Amino acid sequence: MARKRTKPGKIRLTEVAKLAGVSPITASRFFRTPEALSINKRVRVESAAKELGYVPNLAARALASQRTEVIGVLIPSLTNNVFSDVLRGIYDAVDGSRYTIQLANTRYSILQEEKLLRVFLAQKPAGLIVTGIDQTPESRSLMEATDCPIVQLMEIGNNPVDMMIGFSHADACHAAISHLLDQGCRRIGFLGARMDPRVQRRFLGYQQTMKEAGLADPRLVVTTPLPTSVTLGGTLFADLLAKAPDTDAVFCANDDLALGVLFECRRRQISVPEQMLISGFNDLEFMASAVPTLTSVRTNRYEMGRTAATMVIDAMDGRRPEQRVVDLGYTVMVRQSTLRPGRSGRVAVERQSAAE
Amino acid sequence: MARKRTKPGKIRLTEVAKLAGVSPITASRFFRTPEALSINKRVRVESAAKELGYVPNLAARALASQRTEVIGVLIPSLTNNVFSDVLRGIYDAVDGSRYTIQLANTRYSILQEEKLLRVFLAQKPAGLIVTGIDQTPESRSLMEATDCPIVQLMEIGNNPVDMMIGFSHADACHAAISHLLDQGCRRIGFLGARMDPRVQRRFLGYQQTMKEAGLADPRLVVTTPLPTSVTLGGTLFADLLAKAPDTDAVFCANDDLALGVLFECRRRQISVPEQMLISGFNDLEFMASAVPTLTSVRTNRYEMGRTAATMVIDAMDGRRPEQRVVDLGYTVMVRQSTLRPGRSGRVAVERQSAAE
DNA sequence: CGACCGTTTGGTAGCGCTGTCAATAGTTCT
DNA sequence: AGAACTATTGACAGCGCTACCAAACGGTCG
Repeated sequence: MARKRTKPGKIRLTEVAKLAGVSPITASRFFRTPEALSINKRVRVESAAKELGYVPNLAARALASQRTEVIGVLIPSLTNNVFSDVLRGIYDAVDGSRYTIQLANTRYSILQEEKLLRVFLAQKPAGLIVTGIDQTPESRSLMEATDCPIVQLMEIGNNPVDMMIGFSHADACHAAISHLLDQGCRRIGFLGARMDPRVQRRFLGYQQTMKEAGLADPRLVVTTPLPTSVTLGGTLFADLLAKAPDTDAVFCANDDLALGVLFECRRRQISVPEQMLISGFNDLEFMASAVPTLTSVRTNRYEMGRTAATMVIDAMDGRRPEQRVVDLGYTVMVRQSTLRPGRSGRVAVERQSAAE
Repeated sequence: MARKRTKPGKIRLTEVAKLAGVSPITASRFFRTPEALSINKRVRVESAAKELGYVPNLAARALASQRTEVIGVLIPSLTNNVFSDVLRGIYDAVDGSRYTIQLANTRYSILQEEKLLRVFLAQKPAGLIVTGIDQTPESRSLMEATDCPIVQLMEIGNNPVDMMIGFSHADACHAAISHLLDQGCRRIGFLGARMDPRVQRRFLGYQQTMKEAGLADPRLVVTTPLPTSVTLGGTLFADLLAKAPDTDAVFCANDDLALGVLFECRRRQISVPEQMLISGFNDLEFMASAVPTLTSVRTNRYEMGRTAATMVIDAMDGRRPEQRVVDLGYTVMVRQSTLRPGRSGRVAVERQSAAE
């Protein structure tokens, strides 16, 4: 006796096909390769589907076709503004396409990342977006063994697993420090929190620039593995002043820290930029609004997410990009906080772009 | 002739069962209701699965069982800090469980929300988390017709679709305004951006409190449908001062606006709190770090997300909560920006909790 | 006019797993 | 000891869709 597992009211592809007067497989094709149908049938299936309010069963599709339409996204943090901008770009790009995002949070742990990667790959994602270039060797092998398109995000480097989009953190930081040097600063401090790979590369950019200028001094560097915050910016700055009271400028590895430094200066009656220059990194919205306005390095986060998702989707549809590594560049947004009064400051924006 | 669609190396449940010396269905049960197996078989299946590196095929499971292990989450914004905190709570709660998050962004549109809801429901999610209580009537019907657990987030009200967790925005705002009145303020401005339902309820709380005090004045209210930003806070504050130059305090519907007001005060040499009191809403991290420190209303966003996800998971596992509506309350964090010098300010935190 | 070829359509047989129900083994009770 | 249960296990038949192959169709060309 036939079991009744199927609810009678349920609309399956068969029902649509019946109403349209075609075979189920033809109806199926309408949803995947409509251009393969004659106009006649195409219209018939379309109206039948609409009339019945048909919605494809994704699980059945995935099972039958042995693939999903899911793009896995691995990011280190859900809270950090940087990633929420990237995410927004990704979701915007995917919106309207037939693909779906599966998001997971690595919490800045490459072991956690590897674990999540295994989970994702087991479900045969259509594509993958991962953050950074510092995966575990196992993660790397897993990704290389996979045939779905993969984009590495936030950085650039010379051996992408597949595709890559980002910018050089070291170069961006170099540009910011050079600007401070141009302003006549000699004792430029570095403040960094969390010290994830990207912050570390910014630090390398700082260190190299200072070394080249003959100004490197370990007392000028204050970092912590703690997650970033505005409050922490104030604390780190206090530490910096304790170690190097003659500091004349601070480069903060992100904008939260910079805001914290600004507040701490105010608390200590240190005038900015007269006595202390401040630069941040990322150019969050508030930097342009602070008093004084705060210099920062603008990165194209939304664009990065959007382009990454577009690259993945294009690759899945067989349109491989001409260049596998996309450098989105950065822009040093020079503002009041790093313009020494009396100096001939280039108030204009200093642009550093992909092509260099 | 049998077609070869299955790759030879692939590990299916059948392979695991064979190695363990049990039937496939028994192996299947191991992954769903291990307690139903005898210790003997449980161990055999477990080691067989591990040896083969078996990973269940979720699509097949979903198709066969007619349900998924996906929790759909609908939030209005990916950028807003408020939601990233909530999201983090949700992801943390789901982490380790067998459930998966499917996230979608309504962009503050209830029509978009309805559309996404249809997509989600068509895939038979195990549970649903939606933002707010202002769905379209169609959305409401769709949700009521569904039998999966649903949590409405960010607000409380008296007719939940299913479950609800949040706090009263009007009450929270009332508490903040009352505090300003206590400080002797009479011309308290209201600044609001985006004006989504939650901000509107905060506005109602403001309006009612002012009316009760006999201090309501439309000139004290400046709102805009534009998305919020620090810069916008400055702009709205400028508008407010133009309309009501005698304003002695500002309540900002969120903290970004409050920070913008602080900067604008600095720009205009208005001293805080001597000449102007400022209160924000949400209590983002930077509020406690600003100079002067800024008063705000703390809401338990992370907890909200975490508890919402836990409630959904518990309900799916058959553990319905004793109370369907959970009020997480709020706390007015009184700081320097709203303490009139010379006034006997209650510097301590004023707590308003669920039980009231 | 029939061979030939590209386009469109349909039939068949699963994809890998689980719901349902029946069967078997193991206990307890009268 | 046999009945009456309960705890385990297994057989079977799909879930709704699509890959693969074959057939039908329509037109071209020598």
